[in-house]
Amino acid sequence: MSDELLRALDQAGVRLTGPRREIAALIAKRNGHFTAADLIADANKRRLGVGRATIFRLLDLLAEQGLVERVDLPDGRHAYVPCEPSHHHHLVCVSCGAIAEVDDCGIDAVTAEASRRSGFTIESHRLELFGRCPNCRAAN
Amino acid sequence: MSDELLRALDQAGVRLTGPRREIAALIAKRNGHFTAADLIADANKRRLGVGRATIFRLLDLLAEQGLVERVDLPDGRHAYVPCEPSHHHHLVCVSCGAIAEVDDCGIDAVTAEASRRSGFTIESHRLELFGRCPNCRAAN
DNA sequence: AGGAGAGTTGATACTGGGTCTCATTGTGTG
DNA sequence: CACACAATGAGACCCAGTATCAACTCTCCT
Repeated sequence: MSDELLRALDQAGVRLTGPRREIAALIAKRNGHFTAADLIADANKRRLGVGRATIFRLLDLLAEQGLVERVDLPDGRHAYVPCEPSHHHHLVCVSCGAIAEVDDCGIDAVTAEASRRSGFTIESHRLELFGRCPNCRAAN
Repeated sequence: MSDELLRALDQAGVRLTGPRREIAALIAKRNGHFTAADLIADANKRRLGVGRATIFRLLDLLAEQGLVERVDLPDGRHAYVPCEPSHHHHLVCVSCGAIAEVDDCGIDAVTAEASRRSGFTIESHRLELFGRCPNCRAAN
């Protein structure tokens, strides 16, 4: 569960402190995307004494390590998604928040074509897909 | 210049007020992307008496009409890009902020493939490309 | 042209996400 | 085991964006 996050943090050379273990557990317990506010609410509910700043700091750390990724929801809010640290994209269910990871499937051809047409050198891209997961579709 | 924006607003049935004309002129004078804060700073500099709220309201209106689009910069900030009201994507120069528009060039194949693999129904997507424009590349 | 009334405006207060600071605490290393 | 330094939490703070509301102004109708 959260062991994976902690192991990765350990390897990155950061200290495995109590608050970090607790927050990692909260993240592991969630499925799908979550916002910083969600984590803060979780932490308050359980009366862990962790401060807001600590949560934001850990999210930054995890994002740096690629263990978590920021996504911009269609409504403009920011959310985080736990994920593997390789390059890929996310498919977000707009109904329940479930996440699927999609590795590169043809996107390179698109960026190459865009580069050819525009003359720009493309350094990075962001692709987010929004839709409905099979469960939500079945549930209408 | 700003005539185009104003004409489109007129057709959308909104009133062509003084503040709106002034803000439209500010937008037309910019090239590339800009943030709401940029416009507010411009307005202050010229001592136009327009309020922050009015600027945000006009940006909302323009976004509704598809005359402007919100993009999320790699650093997480929000910016706006003036553009044609058809579906397309943006290529943003990370150095000077220049914008190129790219219409669909194969992205549908990518979404279809992602849908097939994940079982999700895809309703919308967001693709943003970041790189360097020919000028900035030439200037090293 | 004139007036009525809905649409628009700006000042201001407010919200919510996120950052900064700093004194205190806890961790990993030697 | 002690020490140096990373990490913490409380709170102040900052910024983008929103809500409110009385005052104003554009447009339409006559």
